[in-house]
Amino acid sequence: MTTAKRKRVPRAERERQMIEVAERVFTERGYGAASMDEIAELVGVSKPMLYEYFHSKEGLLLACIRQSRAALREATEQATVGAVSAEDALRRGLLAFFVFIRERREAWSLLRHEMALIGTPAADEIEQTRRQQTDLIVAVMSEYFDDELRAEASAEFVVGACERLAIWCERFPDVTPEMATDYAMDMLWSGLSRRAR
Amino acid sequence: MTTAKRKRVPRAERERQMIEVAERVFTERGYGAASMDEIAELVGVSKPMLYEYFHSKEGLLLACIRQSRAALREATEQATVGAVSAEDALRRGLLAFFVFIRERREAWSLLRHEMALIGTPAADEIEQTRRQQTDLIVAVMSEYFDDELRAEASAEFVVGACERLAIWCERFPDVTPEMATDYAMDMLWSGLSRRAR
DNA sequence: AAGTCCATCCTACTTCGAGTAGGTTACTGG
DNA sequence: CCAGTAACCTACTCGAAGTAGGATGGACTT
Repeated sequence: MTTAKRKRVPRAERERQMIEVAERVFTERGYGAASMDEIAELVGVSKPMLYEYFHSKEGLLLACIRQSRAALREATEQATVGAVSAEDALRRGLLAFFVFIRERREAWSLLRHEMALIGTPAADEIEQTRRQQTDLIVAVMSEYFDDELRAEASAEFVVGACERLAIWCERFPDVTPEMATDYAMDMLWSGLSRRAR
Repeated sequence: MTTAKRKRVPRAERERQMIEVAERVFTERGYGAASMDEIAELVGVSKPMLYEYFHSKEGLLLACIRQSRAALREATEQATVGAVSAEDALRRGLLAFFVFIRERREAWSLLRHEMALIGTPAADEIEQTRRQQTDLIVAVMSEYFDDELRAEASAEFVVGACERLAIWCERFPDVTPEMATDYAMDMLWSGLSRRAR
């Protein structure tokens, strides 16, 4: 698969291989059921190497999550570059998000696992990676809010809402990213007042 | 503590004791770091009893989660009984939710752990317990939506948004349940359009 | 009052996986 | 060709999930 014979490989590349395999295994088996032995074997390396490079199972998951978050952030940020207004930026960002979770299944599945680290030493790190996402939204939201605290709260609100909506979408393959964006944008922009009888 | 000497106790009550202790231990240590041995010891019983009654560690967590979800559902449902409109019901439900997570720390902390079961056989059960929450919201939302799918999506949207907002609130003890409700209700009801320049 | 039956409960394992100690070999630069 | 180091390994320990198989309190019968 990888290369024919077990050869020596520089650290940077091994790390990439390890993360790639780990991402797959964590996604397939779930964090708890995944074993470091299995990951090591699939990489074609012995277990202590994993510990050498990531010091713990949590550390390995964290590395995977970091990468996936970075990819997500990259995708959503790129999407907003040509936006003509805050509303437009929001819509584009949402669409990019829903496209991402549809196309990059493993990455998204991994991000859903981050809650498995609650209560562990890695929890702070996780919050840090989430910040990447909320900061992006805060930047857009501050267009609408003078109150700093309220802007932050609203950003969390949006992120949580969309994550949950994304999970819901997985049960309905017919719901396109465009539809999801529409649902979300309609709620965020117009609110419920417009629908009141 | 419980009663002086290790006496025989009927199953129903033992289960209650076990869940009570487990809730505390899972919350304090986190799911992964909690040990069945420790829980058994704190209950004052041997480990096989836990397995007799809950068959696995996951099963025990699931039982705890079910109970906490039931309490949350009860609290939010009760809150909406005297509502004069859907808008009012929504606001009351939100307030009850934010009060709940402030007052019943362990229960809420436990619910945050449910993601730890993603990818395990218990995942379906978990989705089931979430339904209790979303169904309640769907009932309120259907006031606003003709489209059934959209109503469900919006309910998920609301639940996700509020859960995330609740997690955020934990970092700011000064943010009262009333403020959180206001933040959420403002977004949900008025939307962002009202704030556009 | 003694015997039967079962729900409650226990001790003493097995198994499996996270994490580690300590050594070995390939490549790299002089 | 000889360091020296970066990549790598075998062979463990240790702790926690889960189990086998048996013991015992006590309720109910006769």
